[in-house]
Amino acid sequence: MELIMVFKALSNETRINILIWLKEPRQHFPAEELEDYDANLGVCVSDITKKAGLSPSTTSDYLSILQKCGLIEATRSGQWTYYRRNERAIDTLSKLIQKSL
Amino acid sequence: MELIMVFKALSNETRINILIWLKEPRQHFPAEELEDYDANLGVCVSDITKKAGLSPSTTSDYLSILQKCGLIEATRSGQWTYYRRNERAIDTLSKLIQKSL
DNA sequence: CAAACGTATCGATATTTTCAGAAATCCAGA
DNA sequence: TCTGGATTTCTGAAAATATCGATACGTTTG
Repeated sequence: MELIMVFKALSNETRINILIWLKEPRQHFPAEELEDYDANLGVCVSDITKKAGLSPSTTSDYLSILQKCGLIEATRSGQWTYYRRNERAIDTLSKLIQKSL
Repeated sequence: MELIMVFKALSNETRINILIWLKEPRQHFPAEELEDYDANLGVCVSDITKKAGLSPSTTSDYLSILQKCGLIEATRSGQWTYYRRNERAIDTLSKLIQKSL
């Protein structure tokens, strides 16, 4: 886990929010707004894009940044890409900060 | 505590290192390298500058960034400025990450 | 197969960050 | 008070980041 990369990823309000939204998808993405959702796979890019109010390209970038540093995971299913939190990594991060910072 | 500001501050290797060095000053700044040290006040800028291998201006900038987001505190004594960790703030941060992230 | 759709990537530009050197400030000592 | 050392602030160039629109790619569907 590249601590610097993680901190850079978290240095942006929207990216932090994405992480928080994905913690409780049903809570942050009302059912009528959820174009597509799978409790196991996560939330698809277009729903996150709508919620974030950014362009699809920016949102996709952000998701990829969060994914590259391990905080979220992706599953492609047909034309959809679902993103979900990587709880294990987030926990590791939390412990790492607590221990070595 | 502005989480974004804190993450920005921590998005830099040297700044993270400064925080770690200040955790155990005696360990990271060998006595013969410590130009000036006070266990209560912390380590002075010139010692941190030497250790970081950066210019005094950059080091001063970095310290001020860490200070503005509350991670370290400063005490001016004569011509020296001593910096030390703000353990309370660091602990708050750690808990905040654990809880809300 | 062609059009439509979800997503990713690319290219461009505006903004921010990095880091140094110069200049300014502040304090101590001759 | 003059000189020098410690630190900060200012200025600026280079690098990195933010963010968009256009484009490309794979998938679904008519």
